[in-house]
Amino acid sequence: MKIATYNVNGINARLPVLLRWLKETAPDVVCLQELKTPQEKFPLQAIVDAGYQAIWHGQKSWNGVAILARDTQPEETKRGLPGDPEDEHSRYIEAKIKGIRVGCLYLPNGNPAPGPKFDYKLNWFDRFTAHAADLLTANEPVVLTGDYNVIPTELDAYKPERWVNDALFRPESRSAFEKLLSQGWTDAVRKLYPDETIYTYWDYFRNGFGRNAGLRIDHFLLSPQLDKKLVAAGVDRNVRGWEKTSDHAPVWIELAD
DNA sequence: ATGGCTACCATCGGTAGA
Repeated sequence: MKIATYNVNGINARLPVLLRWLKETAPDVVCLQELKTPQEKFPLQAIVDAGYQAIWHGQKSWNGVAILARDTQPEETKRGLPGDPEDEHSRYIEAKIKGIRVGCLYLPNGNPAPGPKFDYKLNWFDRFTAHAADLLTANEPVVLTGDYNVIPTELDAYKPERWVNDALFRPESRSAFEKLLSQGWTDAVRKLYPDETIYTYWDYFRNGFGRNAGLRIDHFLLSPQLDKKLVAAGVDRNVRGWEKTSDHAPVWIELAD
């Protein structure tokens, strides 16, 4: 089973790119972030025509997450992150697909830091970590994937010294990620490629992609049951070079059946 | 320290992204 995550940065602006990528790589499950569309403007027909069924949580202008599954309906288990009824952001959706629990997340950016947006990020991270712990106690195969907006280590940024005061790389963000991992999750891409420079995002500014000035911020966290089944992982870098493309590239893993 | 680019919403600039 191939599972992918892709921060599309506007699903309607990006539809040709998304459909081309789906056709060329045919993942079984796709988690999307930054739909940037209200619920009713999700391009469902185009997704269905591409062979996928979908659940999504939209929001006007910002955020928005979706889970697509090829030839099967994702069975929704959660919409919105538990722990704060006041939180209106569409940043988490979860489904069961062929026996696997799939959580799709768009963790807040948090800049500028310090400040209220950074506080929101850390609070959201705490709530997410609590939910992740709950998922682990069920002893099920679980994957938590999406845009974590965290640069885990210096290996994951083209010039780490430039990012020390940024919400993506501040010690609070990195230690929150480490604390999450320490529950027993595996960072799938890093496990298979412990020493390689791997990026999933490149700035639109200053020809970031051309200079390979990137970050690794889109991650796959696997529960122990799935860690054992991990056989491959990668980034579809070429998609970042297409016309009218997102600033993120799709990331994927492959699990043994 | 700033700005560079792209999207959305609603104009022709503001907000957000990372």
